[in-house]
Amino acid sequence: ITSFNTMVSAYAQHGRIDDARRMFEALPERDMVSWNGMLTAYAQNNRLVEAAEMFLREMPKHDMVSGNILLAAYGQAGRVDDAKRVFDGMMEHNLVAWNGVLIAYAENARIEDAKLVFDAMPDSDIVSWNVMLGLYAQAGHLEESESLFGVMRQRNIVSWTSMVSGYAQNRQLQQARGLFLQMPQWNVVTCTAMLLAYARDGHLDEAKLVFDGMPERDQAAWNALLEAYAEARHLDDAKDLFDRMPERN
RNA sequence: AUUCUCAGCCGGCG
Repeated sequence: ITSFNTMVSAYAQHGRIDDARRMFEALPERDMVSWNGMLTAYAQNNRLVEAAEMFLREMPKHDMVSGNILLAAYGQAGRVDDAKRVFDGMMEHNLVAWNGVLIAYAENARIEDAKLVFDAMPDSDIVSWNVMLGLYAQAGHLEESESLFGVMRQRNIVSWTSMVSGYAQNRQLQQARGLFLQMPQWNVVTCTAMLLAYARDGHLDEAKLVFDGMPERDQAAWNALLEAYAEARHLDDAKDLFDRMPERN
């Protein structure tokens, strides 16, 4: 059964829902992992109707993971109120469920509601804090994110990157730079955020330096620099970069 | 890696 479940998720990850479903149908018996795996297959491939249908009508029972899957799916689709309804219908809530509603509000820029949830949560972890921090930063409430960042018990690379990215979005290049240089580690995501901060401010040379110093480069990193060149009409640089891209899209 | 939550670019869909 574990092998079947593995196959269901594997298909789902590649967007092959119908194959996932066939595998699911072929299961001699189904446990919660099978059901939740199939539910995830729908949820993560934007098949909300099927997901809801499965959750409400097909599943013999739900556990906390099932609710969390549907909740997150509604949140990502911008259907915050449906997400909240799922949350309210759950028998019990673990931290993932709480973070799930929090994220649903955050993704849809419902600052007040997010804050209410954040304050009401029985426990919070670094994910909860990062979500609030990121929400404030994206909304341009940098003072709020700075103060959260300042009082957090721990910070991870996501916390740092959210701040850098918030500064970048709000055109605070020097703040972004200062924080970037203080970071304990960098990864490709952090560097792309910083690259973009430079680029948005017209510092293409600095953006290029960040790019060259990156530990590894993924498609997003290449695209970011390419876009920056294109935007600034550095077409020769853009062309050179384009020709050096390992994979084009 | 059998199922759920957080950060970066572009595009698609609504």
